[in-house]
Amino acid sequence: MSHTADRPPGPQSAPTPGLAPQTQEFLKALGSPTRQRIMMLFAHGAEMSVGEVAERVGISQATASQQLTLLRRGGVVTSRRDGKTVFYRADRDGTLAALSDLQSYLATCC
Amino acid sequence: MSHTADRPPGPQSAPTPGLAPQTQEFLKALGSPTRQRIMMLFAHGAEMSVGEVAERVGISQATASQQLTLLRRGGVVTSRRDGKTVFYRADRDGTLAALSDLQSYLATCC
DNA sequence: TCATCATATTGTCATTCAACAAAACAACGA
DNA sequence: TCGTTGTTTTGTTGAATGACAATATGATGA
Repeated sequence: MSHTADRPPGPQSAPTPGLAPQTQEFLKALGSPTRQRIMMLFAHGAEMSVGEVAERVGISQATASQQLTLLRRGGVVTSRRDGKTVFYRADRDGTLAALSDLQSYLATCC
Repeated sequence: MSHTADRPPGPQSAPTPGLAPQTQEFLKALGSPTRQRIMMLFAHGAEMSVGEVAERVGISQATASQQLTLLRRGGVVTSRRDGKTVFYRADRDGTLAALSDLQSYLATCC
């Protein structure tokens, strides 16, 4: 039967009993090798400007700004402005929240 | 140009081991909404065939097979063959290992 | 105000990715 | 053996992503 065509355009909007949307963003943010490399720079609580991140990772300033925005959206880093410079650092609360959510999900399947 | 490069990794080669390659694969595997949805199916220790995953998520059987392969590569699920059918389920060890690695990294920056 | 520095945004292009259909592969039963 | 069933692999295509240069925005100091 070729009645397969009736695909509901709107997904049944699963109640998502699993991961919170914020956690999904977190995973997506860390799913990129470049962003993983950026994240490594913030170990030991280091605080860094956009330009410094760009230089250390070896990407353009514009790209660094973009990727840092994605990381911030995922709750991985926070930013602080001091004059013309914007400093980024690891977001302790956001990260731990995502980790916690991830763990609680894993508790239901492992 | 025989020189190592104009890429000084930093005078202080960070003793930070960073994330294990396996953990990076883990994050990449979970960085996709579709794969996140697939993973939700395996809550409560459920075991499912490729065809059943395809049907529940609403993707073709071939796509399901591909995505499940990526999830397995990331240590998120394991597979078991029973006759013609291949059953997938959450990989407890792989997942906990990645989680542990992630946590230990986060301990260095948060 | 203007000039300058640091960051953010815009526009564009090359690469990657997710999805499908079709074909190949694997395991069983008749 | 052959045919059937379930899974994997192989192209292929449209969409998303990552990167850059160029430009715009914001902040400070002369």
